[in-house]
Amino acid sequence: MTDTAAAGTRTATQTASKSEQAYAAVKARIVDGSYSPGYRLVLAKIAEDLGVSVVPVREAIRRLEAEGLVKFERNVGATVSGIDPTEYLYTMQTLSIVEGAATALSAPLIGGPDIARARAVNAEMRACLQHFDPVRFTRLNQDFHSILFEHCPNPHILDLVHRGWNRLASLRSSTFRFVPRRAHESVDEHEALLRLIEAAADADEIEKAARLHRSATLDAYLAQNNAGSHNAH
Amino acid sequence: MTDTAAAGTRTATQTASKSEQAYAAVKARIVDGSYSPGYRLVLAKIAEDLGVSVVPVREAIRRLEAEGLVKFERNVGATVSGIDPTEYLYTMQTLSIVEGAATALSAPLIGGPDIARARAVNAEMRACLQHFDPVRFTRLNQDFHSILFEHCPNPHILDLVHRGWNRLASLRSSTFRFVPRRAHESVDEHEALLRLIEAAADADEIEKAARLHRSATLDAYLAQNNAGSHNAH
DNA sequence: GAGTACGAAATCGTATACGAAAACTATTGC
DNA sequence: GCAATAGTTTTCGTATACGATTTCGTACTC
Repeated sequence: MTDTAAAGTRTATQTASKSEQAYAAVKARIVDGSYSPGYRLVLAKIAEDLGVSVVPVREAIRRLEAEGLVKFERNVGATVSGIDPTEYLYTMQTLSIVEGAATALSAPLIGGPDIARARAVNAEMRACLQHFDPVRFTRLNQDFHSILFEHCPNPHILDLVHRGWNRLASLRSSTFRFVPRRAHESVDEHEALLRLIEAAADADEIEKAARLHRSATLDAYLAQNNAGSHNAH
Repeated sequence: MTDTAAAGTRTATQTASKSEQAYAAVKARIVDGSYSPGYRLVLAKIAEDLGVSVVPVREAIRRLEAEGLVKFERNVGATVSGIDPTEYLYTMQTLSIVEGAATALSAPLIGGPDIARARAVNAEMRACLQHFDPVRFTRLNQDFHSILFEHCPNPHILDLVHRGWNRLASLRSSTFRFVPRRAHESVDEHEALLRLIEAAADADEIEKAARLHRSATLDAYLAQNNAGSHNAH
């Protein structure tokens, strides 16, 4: 029902198979948090909700399983995956790696207009911090990074980044809490990142900066939730 | 990840669902090259071959699509993906990134016995070069890297590496050609990588070495096929 | 009162069937 | 000879149906 992404909705609806429809619908509900981690996905129920039969729903769920958004167990059913903090750690770590790479690959292709757009978004983010609007902040954050990725020439990496974002979104709805102090730093890091890109810095340098940006958020999360197992990097 | 635990292994094998069976079978055929890129996957035919109905086959193929091994088109059908050299480039580039990360994350956990095992494998690889055995060489190469990854604490990254290997295997069967000179260098790089790990080098250094190792193979491939579009890194 | 066994309900897994879309082929007109 | 079109065949997409498996509740025994 709640089509968050307005992209191509009209055309898509026309051509969308029921299986696509089910896939998109369930995915959207997971990402936006309607189905939170651990939620039991009953085929028949979803099928009825969507007005289709179970076969396409089942197919959709298996696809989501392959993307890591749901966990599937034989003869038992599917649940939305990723309840524990460990999952969050793994997802963030993976995302920091692919996102760093995507940003580095994309950087040489970013033009002046993109930079300007990114700056505008970042300015809005800063504004959000003042009137405390975490929801909008998160959305803008995604926009900001999307601008940095969108020129990435390697579609596979781009795909991995998007999957990471989706996983993150699904986890975030239940485990993530907004950390204003970290958010301030985040906005500053965005600015630094843009300067690096503008200066046509070394790809390694850009990658490292992008990766650290993400890792820092992970660290902030771990510190806040004082999770004991902080091994990596 | 893999259910290595003896508990339930027998039962699991016994109860493998048809969908699971179809998934494994088709995947295996793609990876081993029986179905080469571009091959048309007709649901009914595969279903008949496997002695099951089309529903589980369809499900399996959709899962493989989500993994990137097949390309699916509405009302047309599925084909094994990845025909062109560009695809090879993207796959290798992605793999170099996730594999580099996996190796770096795994390195601190690698012990003496692992190093010894890896050295033994590498020695065998060197031997393969003398009596020119590309097939065995490729297999050993996979074994070598597997030893480096197997301690990677982040299952998501490990999963991405495995997917990359699978994609690579499916592409390789049609596009890859064995390059002895590069193979010699590869074996030397393995040795250097082991020394870095033994010396407990900086994670960044290990990651960079592992990534370059993979990138060099990509470069050799591109040089050999003198593909014009050599943009990245 | 606790634990076990049995039965009912819920849910999954897949075969079959049929409608719909695309691909292929043959025919007709120019 | 070529192109466009109509008809045929192939193949996909999904609803329905039913057997298999798990789960949950209840009654029975110790």
